[in-house]
Amino acid sequence: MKGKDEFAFEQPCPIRDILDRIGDQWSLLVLDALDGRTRRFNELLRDIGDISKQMLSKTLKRLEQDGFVRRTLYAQVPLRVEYALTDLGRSFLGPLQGLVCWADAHHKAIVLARRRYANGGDALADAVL
Amino acid sequence: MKGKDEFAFEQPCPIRDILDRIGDQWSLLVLDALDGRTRRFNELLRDIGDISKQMLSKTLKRLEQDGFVRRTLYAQVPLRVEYALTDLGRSFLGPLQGLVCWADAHHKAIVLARRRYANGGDALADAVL
DNA sequence: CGGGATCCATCGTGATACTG
DNA sequence: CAGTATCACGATGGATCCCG
Repeated sequence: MKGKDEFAFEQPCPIRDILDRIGDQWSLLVLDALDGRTRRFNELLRDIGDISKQMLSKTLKRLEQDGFVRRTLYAQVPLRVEYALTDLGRSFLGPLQGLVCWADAHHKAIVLARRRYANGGDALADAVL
Repeated sequence: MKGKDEFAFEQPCPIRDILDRIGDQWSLLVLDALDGRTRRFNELLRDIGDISKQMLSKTLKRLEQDGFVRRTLYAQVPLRVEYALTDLGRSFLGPLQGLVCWADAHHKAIVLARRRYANGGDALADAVL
């Protein structure tokens, strides 16, 4: 009843799963960084820039668990690991793109709404009295 | 208020803004509950079920700030407040739908990937040596 | 190089009580 | 009815050290 759904039998809404993945700070950045090319751990670290090793590690592991990313280990010295999108991961980029487009198209409206609100948006919010 | 309640405008990439909204536990549920109809505070509370008053309040305020939801106050007794989607809010439901469809279509694949991973997906993950 | 383990600060969220 | 204030706790994420 707290936070996560405990109904282990049948997921009432699959969307919750997805939301958990895209909701976190980093999954989308990682997915994007892997779009079209294979990357190593430290490459991702540098590509994304402000992610910590721990979070990158956790995020990658979760994405791998869910089948979005494939991890390939080369047992050489020094160690070498490569990450790449799976078909599932790639297919996810599609609907995601819709969201990105929407964000681009309406970002100004949102910023405006915030400014209006900050300046006492009451002039708009009440009215009915 | 600890000074942390300031408005965080100016996100580098617009998608971040959106992600913050859909990332949290409740915004989408509220948006969905408001889809097509106007609702009062306590109605939303009951509709959604497992949300607390505090979180509903915060979520609504944030959605209002961002221009997704319009709050209308009727100064009668007892107090009466109605919430409704704005055009911006409604338009957001579109791209979201794409995500929901994807989730429905691929949820089984994800569950399968998790099970495989749990059973030692290593047999699949390494291979290259 | 690619992480895991640990410590710690902050945030999100629920519960409860209180206000108008 | 429609919130807000306060407290408490667990999850989240950064920093650092450590190991194969």
